[in-house]
Amino acid sequence: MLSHKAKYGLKAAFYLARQYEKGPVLISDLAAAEYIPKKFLEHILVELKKQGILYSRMGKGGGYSLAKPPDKIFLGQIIRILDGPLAAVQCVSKSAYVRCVECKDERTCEIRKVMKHVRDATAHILDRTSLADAMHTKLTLTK
Amino acid sequence: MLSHKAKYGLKAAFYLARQYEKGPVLISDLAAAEYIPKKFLEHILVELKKQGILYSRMGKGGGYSLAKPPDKIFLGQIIRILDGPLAAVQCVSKSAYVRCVECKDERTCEIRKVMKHVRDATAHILDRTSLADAMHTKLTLTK
DNA sequence: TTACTAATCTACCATTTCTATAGATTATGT
DNA sequence: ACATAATCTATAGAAATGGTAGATTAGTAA
Repeated sequence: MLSHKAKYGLKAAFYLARQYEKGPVLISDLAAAEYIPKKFLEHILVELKKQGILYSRMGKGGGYSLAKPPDKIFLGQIIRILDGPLAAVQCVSKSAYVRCVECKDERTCEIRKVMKHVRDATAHILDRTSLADAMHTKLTLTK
Repeated sequence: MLSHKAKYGLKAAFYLARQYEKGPVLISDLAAAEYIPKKFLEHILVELKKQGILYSRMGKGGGYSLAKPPDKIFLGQIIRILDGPLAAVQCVSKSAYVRCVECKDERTCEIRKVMKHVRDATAHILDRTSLADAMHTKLTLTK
C-alpha cells in the first residue's frame, strides 16, 4: 500500500507540475489546495528537494517548484524516495537488494520467482510514467 | 512490501504443496523446516484455514494440509488474506474499494489512473499464478 | 475412560513505522 | 531593519507489525 506520505508527495508533485514555470508555490498554498497537513508536507518536500526532484527558495517571493520539467520526473522516483523500494520483497529489489535471511536457495525460491515478475511489472509502469504522462496522456483505464 | 506474515504464509503454503497427499503436517515441523517462529505461524495458518485455503485436524495423527490441490490455490488469494488488498491505493482496489477522502474528482486523479494500471498488472500475475505454477513452471526471469 | 497429542483461543506485549505538531532558526528580498 | 518563507530539531500519539504465553478443546488409541 502506498503510504499517505507518498500519496501526499505525488499530489504535491502534480500540483507543482501544473504550476510549472508560473513561479514558486508556497507550502501553505500547496497544503491548502491539496488538503495535506502543512507541517507534514514540509518534511515530504524537503526529502524530495534533497533528492533533486524539487527546488526551493526561502524568504519573500520564495517557495517550491519542480527542479526539472514534468516530463523528466517519473512516479517511480518519487515513490522510492518516500516509501522505499518498489519491490515486494527485498531480495528482488534493484535499488535496495538485501538477501532474505531465512532463504535456503535464492535460485529455487518460488516467492522470489513470482515477486520478481511483479516488481518488473510495476517498475515498468512507474519508471516510464512521468508527471507529464500521467497528466496529459489518456491512459486507457482497463475497464 | 510483503509483510513477514504473508511471506511466512506463502512459505508454509509451498511446503504443504510439496507434501500434498502425503498426510498432515505438524505446525512444529513446518515452523522448523521453514525457519518460521512457531507461535506466529499458528496465527497465520488459522487465518488461511478460515479462508478455505488450508485444512486441519486436531489430535494425534492431525496437522495441516492444503484444502485444495496446489493448482487451485493462487498466490493472490494468500497475499490478500494475510496482507489485505493488492492495490497500492484503496480507491483502485477491486476486493476492498474505499474512496479517498481528500480526492476531489476520482475520474481525473492522476495517481488513481496510474495506480490502477499497477494494480491490474500485479493482480494479473498473482491471481493467475497457482502454487503449482510457481513450483513447476520455469517462469522466465526477466534478466 | 484415560492418557496423550496437536490444533485452537484469548490475551498480551515490545518494537517499529507512520502521521503529525511545535517552536526556534536561517535565508532572502525590499 | 523588517517581513516573509523555508528549514531544523525535537517530540509524541496512534497504528501496524512481529512475536510470546498459557489455558482449552478436539481427536486418537490403549
